[in-house]
Amino acid sequence: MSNTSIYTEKLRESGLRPTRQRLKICEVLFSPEKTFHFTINDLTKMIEDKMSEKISLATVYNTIHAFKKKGYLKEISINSDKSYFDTNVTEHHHFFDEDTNELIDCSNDDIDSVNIKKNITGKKIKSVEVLIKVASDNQNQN
Amino acid sequence: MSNTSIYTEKLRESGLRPTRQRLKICEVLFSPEKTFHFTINDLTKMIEDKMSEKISLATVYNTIHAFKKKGYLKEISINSDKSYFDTNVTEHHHFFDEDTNELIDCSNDDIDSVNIKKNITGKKIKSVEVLIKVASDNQNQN
DNA sequence: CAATAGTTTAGAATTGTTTTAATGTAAATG
DNA sequence: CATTTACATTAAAACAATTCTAAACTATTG
Ligand SMILES: [Mn+2]
Ligand SMILES: [Mn+2]
Ligand SMILES: [Zn+2]
Ligand SMILES: [Zn+2]
Repeated sequence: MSNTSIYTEKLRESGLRPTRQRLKICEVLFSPEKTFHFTINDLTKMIEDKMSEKISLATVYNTIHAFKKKGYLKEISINSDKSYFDTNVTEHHHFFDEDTNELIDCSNDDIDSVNIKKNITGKKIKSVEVLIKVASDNQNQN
Repeated sequence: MSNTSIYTEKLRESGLRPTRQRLKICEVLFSPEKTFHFTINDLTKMIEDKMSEKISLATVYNTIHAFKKKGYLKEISINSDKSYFDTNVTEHHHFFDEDTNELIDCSNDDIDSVNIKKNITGKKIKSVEVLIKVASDNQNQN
């Protein structure tokens, strides 16, 4: 059950020492078999509720940013209210459920690969991601 | 040059009376031949600089939200710092230039239409939009 | 002309995020 | 091991975008 050495390695790679608080963050982020999406608030709640570890917001932000910079996390922008992060760091597409505000990975089998015919001159394509907004059938979509 | 009746109509359709301030907003948004992308800050500056009309931020926000709700404007989320709005309300794709932070419409000729093979059960697809992040060739992309 | 409904505004409040500065802890040095 | 130095945690302050409030203003209606 203890992946501590893996977490320690990830922290070191991100330029951070493996402290108690940071290892708790790693446990929440990297121990589930499935990848998931979260907000900073979600994550802080998980650490304080499930792990009964008091943690400062500043520490959460610092650690998440270091992981993002290193590529262990991705940031997804859906709306301007708050930032969503993704433990699935591969290039992939998303469904966004407007009823529940839920972000769901779109398997590569569910979508044909996107073909860009013309790019901006002098620029290199860094990523191509599709966002599919969905809602229940009978719903006004403002 | 005066499209005032068109603006008045748009405002009425959005549930707003055509006041001086709101007509200035319309002039900036809907008189250019080309559609464009803007932030609330951009828009406020344009109104105060180019139109020499003092306007309250609250009025700008209110009016923009009413237009968005009615479908006369679209909101585009690129990052969580601030909201971008788009006077092009058709479903379309974007290039985002990470060097300049510029948002550029992707013509439908430049991209093959995206084919979703499997959708979330019980949900209807409201929009499918592609975001292509680009940057100059020699550039670190954290 | 009232009375009423809607509008503008400055500023306050709120929210998500970042920064600060003090205190705490671990690693390195000798 | 004692000391020094580097890094970490934290609460609270600062900040920036956005929303809300409440008072003054304007237009519309009866
Ligand atoms: Mn929003
Ligand atoms: Mn913000
Ligand atoms: Zn994802
Ligand atoms: Zn656009």
